[in-house]
Amino acid sequence: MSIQRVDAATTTELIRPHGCPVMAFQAMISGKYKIRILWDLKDGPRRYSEIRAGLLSGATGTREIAPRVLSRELKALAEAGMIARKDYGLVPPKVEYRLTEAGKGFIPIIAVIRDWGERHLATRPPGG
Amino acid sequence: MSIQRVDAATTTELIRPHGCPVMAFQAMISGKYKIRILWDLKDGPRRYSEIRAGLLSGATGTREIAPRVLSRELKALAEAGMIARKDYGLVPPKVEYRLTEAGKGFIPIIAVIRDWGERHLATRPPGG
DNA sequence: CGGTATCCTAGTAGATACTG
DNA sequence: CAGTATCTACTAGGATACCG
Repeated sequence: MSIQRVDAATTTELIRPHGCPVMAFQAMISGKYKIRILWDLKDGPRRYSEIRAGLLSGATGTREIAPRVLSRELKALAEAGMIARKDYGLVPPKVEYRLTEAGKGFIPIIAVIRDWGERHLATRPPGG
Repeated sequence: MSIQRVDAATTTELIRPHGCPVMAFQAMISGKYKIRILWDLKDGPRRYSEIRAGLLSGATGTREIAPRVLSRELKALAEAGMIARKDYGLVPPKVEYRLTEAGKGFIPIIAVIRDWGERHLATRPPGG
């Protein structure tokens, strides 16, 4: 059949229906930057490059984030209905991402998780 | 150097310190069954095989769960302080897992996530 | 600027066999 | 019973080059 390894990531990675809301949640946040993207957008719309810069500055490590990865996560979040993409149709391009109502409603959930995590999860300061 | 691919999963998979509580949370629940394991344990201690059976019956698909995977997730949850393992030292072996206080405190968080997910996430009934 | 196309590495889950 | 050992398939993430 010569299936040729089409870089599976690019083909499959978006479609994943889940019967359980908790599993759906887990799928929605799966990915290294999704929660941070949502959190960053809580203060208002941001452009692709601004999101990227924000992810670098608050960084987990201070590595580059591959454009491919950011692009994929933004698409998935849009697909999940958490964010909306607005293309201004300009050259050079200008595209903004902002939270949808569902996305805004998720922000308090992140806060709950953060508060609980601070209390119960062993976190180490970067370098500890 | 002949590094030989030592099955990285068996060596690395436990150690992962995170500075951010939300990232720590994400790491803690990462894995296909962790949340469901915690949820299953909310009603009391369970043995390895009982947990396994429970994961099969409520199943996402109705596949087998590899013992290797369950074992790894249980270890990770114990490492994260969410569950405790009790070995009765018998032959044939009897081992029970139960929620720690931190684990018990996580149950309401799951409920919050579930409620939010039901409202805002597109879930499809299995087969839809 | 906002991505896509390719290639690569490492980790995660499954199947199966086997052990104390 | 409660796992470990081994092998394989698939996927997420990173690096880099390039396009409209």
